[in-house]
Amino acid sequence: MSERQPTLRERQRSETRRLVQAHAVRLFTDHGYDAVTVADVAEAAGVSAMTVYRHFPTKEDLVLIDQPAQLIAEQVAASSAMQPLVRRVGGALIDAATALTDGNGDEPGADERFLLDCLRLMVSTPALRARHLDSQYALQQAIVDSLGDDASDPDAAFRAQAATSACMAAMHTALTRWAEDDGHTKLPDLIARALAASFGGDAVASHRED
Amino acid sequence: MSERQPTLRERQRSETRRLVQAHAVRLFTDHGYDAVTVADVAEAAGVSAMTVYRHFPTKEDLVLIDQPAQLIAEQVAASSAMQPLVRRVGGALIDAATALTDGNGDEPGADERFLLDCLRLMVSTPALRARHLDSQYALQQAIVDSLGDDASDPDAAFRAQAATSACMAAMHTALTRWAEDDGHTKLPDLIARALAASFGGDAVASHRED
DNA sequence: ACCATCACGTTAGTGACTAACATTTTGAGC
DNA sequence: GCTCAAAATGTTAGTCACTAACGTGATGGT
Repeated sequence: MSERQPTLRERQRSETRRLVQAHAVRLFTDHGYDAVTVADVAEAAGVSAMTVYRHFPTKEDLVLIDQPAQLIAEQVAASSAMQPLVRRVGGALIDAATALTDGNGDEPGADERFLLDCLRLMVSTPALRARHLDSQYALQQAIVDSLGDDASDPDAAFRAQAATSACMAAMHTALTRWAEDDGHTKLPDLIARALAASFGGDAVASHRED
Repeated sequence: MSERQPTLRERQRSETRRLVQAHAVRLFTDHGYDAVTVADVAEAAGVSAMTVYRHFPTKEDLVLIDQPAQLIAEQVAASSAMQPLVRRVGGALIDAATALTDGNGDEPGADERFLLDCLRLMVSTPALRARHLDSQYALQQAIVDSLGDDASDPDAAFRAQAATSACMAAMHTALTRWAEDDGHTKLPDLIARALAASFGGDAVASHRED
């Protein structure tokens, strides 16, 4: 509670942002993404349509959540280069999910509940699903870069792309299931199971970091 | 050459469709997807903008190619249920790619060249890439359905989703590489290599259908 | 207290896409 | 060949996402 955003302006700005996003997700969930216009969201939040676009570049960005790309990429870069690719990437994904959904015992908190609402919209709405898949694709590129394999070998780069994309796909399956289960199942466990189903149990079993 | 579309109307319709699409891909490639309006495409093809929308529901559909979902799904359904999931799906993907890029020795034909142009646009343009990833996601659902596992076991369904999505991701990597290589490398080989990099060489090695 | 900056509002515009209606062209029966 | 229903296309008007330009009031450092 010490280093709060100092200036009042920044606090108000992030507050309106949060407000707009909250109203947007609620309206989208209640009436459907396509049936709600940006003007509707603006009116519900008590701002002008232009303000919505100042905070969110597109209507889709009202729902899309920032993937912790930085966190995952660092975890991948820190992993041992001796391990097989899918274990390096898969382990990093599990660790990142653990870090994200950490402090909760069984019931998700308010933040996590909002995240689940967004995820459900992303899975069910075609336009949002497409954008979400593409943002995962961007994250994939970041992970491949952080793998640190020499760029001189195009074949190694291809293998890194293939293995990473497969891991991301498994994680996406876990994410979808997590949203369907309303967050009741632990996300890291779901990811581990998805990875095991894809690459075999031995590829991820010995990951425990005790 | 025997069972041509009988009626003249249908021939003309598919001909204008082909014409519009050809002009669209050419203009998009030359000037960029975002810089070309649907009105531009219509004018280049000598039709009205409304006619473009009659043939293609959205601007993006001018570039997106129909994935042979039916073919792949049938091949998956016909595969032995005894094999591991990734081998069943991966094998079907390789077979489908083989069937698609069949008759060419080294140089791609006109159809394949057009397909490569579309693919390059899909990879480089964010909006098209997103839609393409989502259409692959739809194909994934079709494959999972055709796997024929009992719907009574939700855990088995989850594993099928995870394994299939990972295979699709590997194939997408191969497809991207194929477009980058301008079709010089054989697509089935690329898919096999991507699958091997993800799941290990033994998961796909013994697939040769001599 | 002064003033540059920032958040927000307003307006006008572009472009993707839809709905409704008019027009022409094709195909099938007579 | 003629007629008529259906299909393909054109035209117009409209909605909505999104952008650019400009104005206004509040904020915060000096």
